[in-house]
Amino acid sequence: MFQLDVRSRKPIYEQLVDKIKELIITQILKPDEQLPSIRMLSSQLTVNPNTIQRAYRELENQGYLYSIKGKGNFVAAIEHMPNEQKLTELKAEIKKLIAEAIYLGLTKGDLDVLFFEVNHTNKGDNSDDTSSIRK
Amino acid sequence: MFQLDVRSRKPIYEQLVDKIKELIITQILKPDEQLPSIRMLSSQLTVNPNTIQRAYRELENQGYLYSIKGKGNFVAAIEHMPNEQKLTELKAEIKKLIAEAIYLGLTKGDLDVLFFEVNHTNKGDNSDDTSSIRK
Amino acid sequence: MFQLDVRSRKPIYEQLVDKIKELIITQILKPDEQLPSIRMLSSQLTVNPNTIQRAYRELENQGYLYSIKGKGNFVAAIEHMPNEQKLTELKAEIKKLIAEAIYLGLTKGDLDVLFFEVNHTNKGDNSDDTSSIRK
Amino acid sequence: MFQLDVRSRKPIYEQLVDKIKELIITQILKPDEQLPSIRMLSSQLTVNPNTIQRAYRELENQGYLYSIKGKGNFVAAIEHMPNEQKLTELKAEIKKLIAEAIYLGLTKGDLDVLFFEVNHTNKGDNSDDTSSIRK
DNA sequence: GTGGTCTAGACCACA
DNA sequence: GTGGTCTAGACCACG
Repeated sequence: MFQLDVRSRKPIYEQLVDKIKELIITQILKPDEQLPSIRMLSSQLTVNPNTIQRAYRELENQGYLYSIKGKGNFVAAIEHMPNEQKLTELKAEIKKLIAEAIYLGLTKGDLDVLFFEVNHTNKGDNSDDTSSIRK
Repeated sequence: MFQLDVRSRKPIYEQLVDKIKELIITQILKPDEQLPSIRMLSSQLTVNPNTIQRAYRELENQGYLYSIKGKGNFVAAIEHMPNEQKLTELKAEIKKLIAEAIYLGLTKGDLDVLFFEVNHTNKGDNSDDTSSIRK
Repeated sequence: MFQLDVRSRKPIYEQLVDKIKELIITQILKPDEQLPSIRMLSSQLTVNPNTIQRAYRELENQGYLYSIKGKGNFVAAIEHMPNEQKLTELKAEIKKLIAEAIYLGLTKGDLDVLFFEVNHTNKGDNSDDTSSIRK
Repeated sequence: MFQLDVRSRKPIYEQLVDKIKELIITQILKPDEQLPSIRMLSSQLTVNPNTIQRAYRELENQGYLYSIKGKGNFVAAIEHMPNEQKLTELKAEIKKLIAEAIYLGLTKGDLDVLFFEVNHTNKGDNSDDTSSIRK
């Protein structure tokens, strides 16, 4: 299900957070859908249960999941997310990265392409059209 | 010269890397210009010299600086940078962040504004055409 | 009858305890009144019977209910409650929370409003003088 | 320094969170003051370092602390706290508890006393007057 | 020295 | 069965 790089500088739990966040953002995981149990993922990925739990807890703190003792972890609806401040941070980060990319030679055309791809990969809130570029 | 936030989760050396990178990108620091010595920065910022050195080393690894033993650290020219791979990474990262921002409610209009700001900021400083720095 | 929030961190049995306690406190459930049977509540709320039982047991331990084998669960009269110690605990807890709220910026005015609301809500329902229920 | 009850239903890390929060609220711990290191507390309380860290991390998430790798954990200034939503929750909780206390026999006089104590224990932001009831 | 991550494995609470 | 807590102990990153 996931590809983890244990030798990476990025902690395993963070890699997990990113992967799962991506699945939620691209709506591959729908709101209220159940995630694999900690123990299942743990054995599938041969990663300690505590590490999986750490990732799930982090996603819960960020508002992407909710957890029910005895039942499992579930995808949170977007409404339950504290997104104002987060958005401001994200915009600043994006601007920084684009500035760096331009310095390294990103052309206006490249940016347009990138911009176009994003619009068509992630098409609003409730698309029947899941013709996404990502598999 | 710099504003460091000791409270931030981001390590100090990383904050330094980001700040210096920003000065280079916005061309406040020009190619082949000399950076302040480790000792000077260290005492100015009241930061451990090791930490400054760590930041300089990191920037050198990323191709933003080159160092000459006994003389100091200098801004690298863009031509000397390994930017193909870096650019690919950056584009992927930017796309990921924009996708996340859209999920959190960023509108098309917001994106246009952000896009405009980036173009405007970078054009103003150094060139009237960023579309052909490379290839 | 009840609204349970499955997404809450709070276990379902605890949510049940709180709701029922509230009904007793606001005297919507009167002393010696019978509560719905475990099976009924269970099927109405689509909650595991064990969970309902757990809540009833908890309320019995706290003195809010008494149960008669083969007949059901009933609201306990206030006289039968061990409230001295409980009151002391509650007062300590309330003081702690108010102190925290003040630290987070609660003003004296806010407190007065809150104070007023409590008095008003409780007076309206059952008595014109709450100052002498006990001792 | 702290009194922990390992047999309590309340997890150790939560007991720690509560104790430390209290020290911060009563301003016994001042902003930017350093907390005991994880390992020191760990050995003093004969509690596993991970458990202490869990408590510190929780306090950081709630905005009461900030942590610097390699340096330690520090008390956060109040300005850095997300207190709007928190305050609303606290007020609701306080009202609930007062209602319960009144049901159990809390008199108006008791409430006045309690109210008075709080005001004089926690006297605004910057008191020279530390004549607090709490030791 | 500090905090951060991860593992192996135990035991408890909830549904 | 699920998640939550805790321990013992190892190793890494930071300053």
